Amino acid sequence: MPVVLVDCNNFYASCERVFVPRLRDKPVAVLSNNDGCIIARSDEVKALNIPMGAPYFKHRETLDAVGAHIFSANFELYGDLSRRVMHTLETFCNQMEVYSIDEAFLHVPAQSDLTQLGEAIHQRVARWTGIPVRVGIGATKTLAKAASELAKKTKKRTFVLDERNRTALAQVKVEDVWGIGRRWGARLRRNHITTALHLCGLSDQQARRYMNVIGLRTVYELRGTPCFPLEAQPPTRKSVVHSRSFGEAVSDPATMREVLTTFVSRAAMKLRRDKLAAHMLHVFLLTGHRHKPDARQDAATIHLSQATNYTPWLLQAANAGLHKAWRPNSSYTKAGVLCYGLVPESPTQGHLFFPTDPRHAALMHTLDTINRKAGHDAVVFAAARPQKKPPAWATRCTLRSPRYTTRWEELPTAYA
DNA sequence: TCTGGGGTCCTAGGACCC
DNA sequence: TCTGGGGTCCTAGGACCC
Repeated sequence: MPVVLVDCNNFYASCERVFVPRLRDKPVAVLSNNDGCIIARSDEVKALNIPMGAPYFKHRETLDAVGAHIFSANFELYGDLSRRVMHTLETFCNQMEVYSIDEAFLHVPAQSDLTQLGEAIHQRVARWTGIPVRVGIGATKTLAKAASELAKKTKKRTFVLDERNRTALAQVKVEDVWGIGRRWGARLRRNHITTALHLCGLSDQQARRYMNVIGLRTVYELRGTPCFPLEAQPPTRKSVVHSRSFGEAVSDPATMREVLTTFVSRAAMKLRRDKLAAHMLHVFLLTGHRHKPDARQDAATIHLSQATNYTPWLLQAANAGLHKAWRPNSSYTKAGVLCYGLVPESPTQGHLFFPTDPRHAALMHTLDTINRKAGHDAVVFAAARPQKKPPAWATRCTLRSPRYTTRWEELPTAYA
């Protein structure tokens, strides 16, 4: 059964274009949180040789010079459009794995004209959502990924990779193979393995020597032997993280407590959404900048006596963690909370000394319902209430477009 | 001056147990 | 002087993905 990979082109940039059609052939770039890095580029921006993940400040002049349209990340919009794309894709298959916000693997029945199928997918998604997609088809996930890469290279909307054109793998650079990153790519390159076709020809021993078992599985997949099954059910997650870089450094514990209250509230909401409870909460505080040598991490892990997703208990743990991790005279630029040791929220093992109160779950349910309808900050814990609004530590995102599809007050306006 | 956020898996080494 | 073998669990670090 062939594997079909559907990949949205320049997804975030394409989302911005859906509601501002005049940007269709203009350079568009989307920035990461805090407006730090460039995380999505339209073809026009790619043509300027601005790499993915490049710091914005280094390329600002180049972008300004061509009149590029720059956006702060608007994940609420991207998430909603992604959902619409995925619903459209469901109409083509019985089994689908939503692999990321902009990609899905589909299992389709064997059929004579796969190119035509790719074209049909492209057209329906474009018509129903306004998002352009690319389709790669192969015998395994890794081959479907390679096919998608070849589609990009040959400027086709669909690329079918099979026995007959297997040698096209010579056009795929080794570090562009799914599962081969920069490090392994460089290592393979030093040993004269520069394309996907070379990788295919490695012996198992060689593959194992240059990489690890995951690398070996990648080689098998390139040969046409499936090792990575389609995961229609998302596996239960093992951790939930909420972290942010600050717009302005935080150097007093009271403000950090306000920060962590917000972060824990978000993480707890994610836990409840997935019906999970955490046994452990890890608090981490970072000083300096990632790319500077003096960066330091202060952290603490709190073990909870009972797995929970009840925000007040997690807040208690976070405060204890803050107390342990905080080092005086520090100036923190980023912080986060990590919940792990996750178990299903019910049935939770009862605790002899802290019996659960059924009203807790009801309270959290009410809180989540309100915040889902009215926005994350509609109801917050008092400790999260900032002195100033927005607080100085808030993430910078001055260029964010309206959340057209998820907020009533931000609906697009049409003029006749 | 300014460099994101959220995940997974593998491996090696240390602690600990019998 | 001579000091085993097998197992588990945890952690940190490194690799990868989008």
